[in-house]
Amino acid sequence: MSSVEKTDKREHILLVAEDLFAVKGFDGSSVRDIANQAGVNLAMISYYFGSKENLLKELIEFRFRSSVVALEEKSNDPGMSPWEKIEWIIDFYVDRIVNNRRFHSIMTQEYNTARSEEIKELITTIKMQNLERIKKIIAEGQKKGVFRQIDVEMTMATMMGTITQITNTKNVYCVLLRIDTADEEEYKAKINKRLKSHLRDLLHAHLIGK
Amino acid sequence: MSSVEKTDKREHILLVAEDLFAVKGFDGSSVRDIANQAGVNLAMISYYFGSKENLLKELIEFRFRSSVVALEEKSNDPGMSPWEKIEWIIDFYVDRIVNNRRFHSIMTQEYNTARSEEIKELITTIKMQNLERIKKIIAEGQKKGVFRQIDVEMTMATMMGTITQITNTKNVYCVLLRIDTADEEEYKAKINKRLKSHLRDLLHAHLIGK
DNA sequence: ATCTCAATTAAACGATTGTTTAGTTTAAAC
DNA sequence: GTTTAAACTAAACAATCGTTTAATTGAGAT
Repeated sequence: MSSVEKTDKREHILLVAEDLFAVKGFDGSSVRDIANQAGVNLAMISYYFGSKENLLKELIEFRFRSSVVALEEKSNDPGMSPWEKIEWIIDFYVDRIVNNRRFHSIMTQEYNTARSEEIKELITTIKMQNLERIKKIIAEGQKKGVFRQIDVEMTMATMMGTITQITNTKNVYCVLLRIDTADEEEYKAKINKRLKSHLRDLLHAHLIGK
Repeated sequence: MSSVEKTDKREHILLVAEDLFAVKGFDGSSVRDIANQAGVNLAMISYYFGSKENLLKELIEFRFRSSVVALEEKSNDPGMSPWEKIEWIIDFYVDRIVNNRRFHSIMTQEYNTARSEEIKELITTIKMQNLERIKKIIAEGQKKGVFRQIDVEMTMATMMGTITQITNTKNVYCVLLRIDTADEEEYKAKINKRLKSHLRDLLHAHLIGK
């Protein structure tokens, strides 16, 4: 078997595990579940990942790998105004979280769970890095006098929290917004547009006023 | 043993289970864990609650019992302006969620998990009831012309999501806000005040403008 | 003193958990 | 064709899971 197919198989297992973890939780998903769903032998998961817990760790690293770089890059772009950067961040996070809602559901599910300290620190570090970048952008806008003197940390919680709230309680908001629960694509498209529009309105009123 | 002590014992088990579920998740907490921590015999949990899952259901009902009534009452109060009602709701939810962060952590952890449909519907129903009340209040303010024509459903997601975000990622915001992680009371007090102040500012700018 | 029944216990139940073992297949290298 | 190492498998491992059983305790009613 070629090395391309090998990594594809690893990735395939990761994606199957991601779906299962999101639906049944980490402890609720057995290694046998994952193996059956992925169509591989039970022992292959220990063979590839060493342990179930390490599989989760690799999944987190796999999903977060690209995101930090993109945010870092934009935050230092001198050609954008602070508000333009905020708009970009809104779009970036809404796209990311809505398109990977199952993964982000795992993150919120497992973050509070006292599993390994290693995983907990991994998530905390990534979150902290991203929040520090956003903090810098808002502070920059405040220094330039275009942003009001609002509570920066709480404002970041509002941005992330609003997106998480919508995606993590899909059922509630599907009923409330009269969206068909079964049609995932329709849900994503509608929620994506509406979240971006709302967050732009909300944060503009909060940061700049009118 | 008197009936008073009996209900106390039931409640004691519920509170111990709540702590464990919040820290280790539902599937991560064994019935033996709960029994040991509560200082009761293993079999007593099946004896009192029938099953582990039913224990979770009773815990949810136990915690939600009082909340719906209070919200219902306030939303029909003719002596308060729409904005005063919003301020009351902010205080109500911040107090409730911050003071019961472990329980609300369980709710977000277990809501997406495909456990029993019964529990899922129980949570959805309660959330829907509460959101409908808030929706009515905002709609009332819009009708009176004191609130802007904002996206009501998204605004509710912002209110709930901001609080949930802060309390569910305690570690991140403790580092960010330089609060001692170990001192739960200091954390609660500081977060409570700051959340209320932020949400008032945020929603005032969003709903009313300046 | 005896009966009654809920409360409580230790022990065991079968099922499932994550992981390991020992052996086989596969395919490229020589 | 033989060698070699990775890929893969079926079976078994000990541990833990939620739940049940059967026996015992304890206190109030008769």
